[in-house]
Amino acid sequence: MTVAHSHRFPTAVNPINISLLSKQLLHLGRTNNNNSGTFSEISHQRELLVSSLISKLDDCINLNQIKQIHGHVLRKGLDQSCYILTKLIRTLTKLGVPMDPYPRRVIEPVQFRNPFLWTAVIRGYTIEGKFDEAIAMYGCMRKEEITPVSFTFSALLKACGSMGDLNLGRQFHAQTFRLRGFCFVYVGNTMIDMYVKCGSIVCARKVFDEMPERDVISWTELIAAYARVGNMESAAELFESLPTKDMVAWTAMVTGFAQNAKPQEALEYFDRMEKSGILADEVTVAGYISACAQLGASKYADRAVQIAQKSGYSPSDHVIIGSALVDMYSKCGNVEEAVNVFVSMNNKNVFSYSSMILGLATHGRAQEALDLFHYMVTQTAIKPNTVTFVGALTACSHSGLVVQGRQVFDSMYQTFGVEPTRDHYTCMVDLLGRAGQLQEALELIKTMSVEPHGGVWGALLGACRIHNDPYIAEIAAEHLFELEPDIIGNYILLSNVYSSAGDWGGVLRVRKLIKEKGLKKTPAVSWVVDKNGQMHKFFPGNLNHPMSKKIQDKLEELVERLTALGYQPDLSSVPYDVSDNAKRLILIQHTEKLALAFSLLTTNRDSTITIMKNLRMCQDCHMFMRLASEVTRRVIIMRDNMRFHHFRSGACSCGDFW
DNA sequence: TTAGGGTTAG
Repeated sequence: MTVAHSHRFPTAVNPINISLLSKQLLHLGRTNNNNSGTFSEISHQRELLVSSLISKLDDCINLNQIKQIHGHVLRKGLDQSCYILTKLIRTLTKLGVPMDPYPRRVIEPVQFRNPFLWTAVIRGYTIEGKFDEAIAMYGCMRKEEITPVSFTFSALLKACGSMGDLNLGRQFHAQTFRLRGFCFVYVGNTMIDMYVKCGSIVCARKVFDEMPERDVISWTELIAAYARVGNMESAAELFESLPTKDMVAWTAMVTGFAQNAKPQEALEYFDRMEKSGILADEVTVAGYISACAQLGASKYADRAVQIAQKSGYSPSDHVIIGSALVDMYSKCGNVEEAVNVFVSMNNKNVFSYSSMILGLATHGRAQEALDLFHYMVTQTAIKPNTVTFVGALTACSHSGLVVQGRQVFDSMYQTFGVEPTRDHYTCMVDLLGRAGQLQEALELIKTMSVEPHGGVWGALLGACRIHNDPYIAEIAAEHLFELEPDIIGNYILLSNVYSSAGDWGGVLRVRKLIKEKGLKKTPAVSWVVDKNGQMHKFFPGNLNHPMSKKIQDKLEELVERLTALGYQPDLSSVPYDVSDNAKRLILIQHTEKLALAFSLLTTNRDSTITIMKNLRMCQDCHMFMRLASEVTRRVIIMRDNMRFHHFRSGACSCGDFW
């Protein structure tokens, strides 16, 4: 093949462009016929002027500067040059100037508008979020019989994606193909993105499969789309077949696993990425930290901090890293460190505040959480979002602050325009329910404009268990069993309500129901991590631990010392119809007590004991931990499936309200 | 001109 036939040099020029070009040249000539220079000299001078103005536009940082240049353009008679006006409009878009009225008016006097000028306007409206206007501009452009370029379709497909308008997206897909095909990879990529945003991953995949040429962006878009819908198998399969994996593609996998509650896999992919010699950036590291937060153990937290430091991302300078660390430290039981990170952050956004508020809330520091919330909404320009309100309401519900909770709930929509979702109703039902206002909680559910989900009824049932109300419990359970028929915890809750009321017949009925459904009880487990990073798990009455004998002895000793302080086992915490003595034996084998005894035997006297548990702690264990913190003079941090309890000098951070 | 972003309750 000779050079003349190379695809980079088209053999024929589009006839429309030729006529456009000649008309523009004529126009330039007309505006300069008072000048003595030759036509080519004049156009050369003009070219120089245009290129100098274009580079000036690149440096513009505000609207006034652009308007000055525009004035210059008009004075010099360059107002018909699509080239410079396109650049002008793109600069306005870059600075976030709304298309109406100014940028839009710039193109009106232009006699022969080319596709690039139109596209700049379409793109401007798309980025501004005025999608209907963008589409309307395309209509005007077609009316002038201007043939769109690839870039035009890219802007239009982006608008369809943002609108989520699949039908319109399909139409533009067809038009793109008819007029341009997949002439550039980025057009195909925008098409994939459009289908993904419209919720049709199948169509996105079809585009991907049919593209004659793909790049790493095409792959990553699809991988991230699979991850977003929770299909990590397809994401991983696609990723493995990607020939050259770049940092963004790796990040899509790491964050994908983290978002889909597969933290261990997220860490594995991160390690693989490091081994393949690709450096992480702040987004990758934030994904890694999020995975560590889910694992909830300090050994992962330490590693996450090391990685962030090694990569050069300090929490004080990188909001994403800072916010992720605030969340991670809170979830790993170290709320003090979460506060330290938060305070050190130079830039904070709604993620940072929401994470901190939620962290304080789950650690029982309700007043601080509410103070921070109020500080945020009154002293900063940051707008609270739906998660922020979950945090503020959680703070109230975990501390019984009914009045404040109601205020926050009412202000949500009235003051901040945030519509309460089912999750916020869950918090409110939890708040009222825990405070003993079960009837009010039930009434609140009835006022909901959306259908309540399992969370709402679950909160009510949980409150019924605390306050022993079998009547409302049955109403809640009826709805709950319909919405979440396979979650064993719901049945156990109802069973516990019956057992607290001494209704053993009710207990038997629920047990039969569980058996019929073939559901398996989740075994309780508590765990601690020793100073070598080794995890030790404890199951109920599990005597297989190598230190089992010592643990039992330690517990016996502890019970003796606690009894001297007035400890009486809370037999109502055992939901079985057995003898009192049997109840005592069951209670002393609760997993968190085993974990406590183990920690007392294996840790330094001045270190904090952190215990994690997969289920809710019972009343007896709560009292036990409280008293144990007094006699042993140790700080015990205990995380159950809901929240953190900090036991210190015989008191708990939750104020016994939980 | 196109890709990855951290916080959610019972």
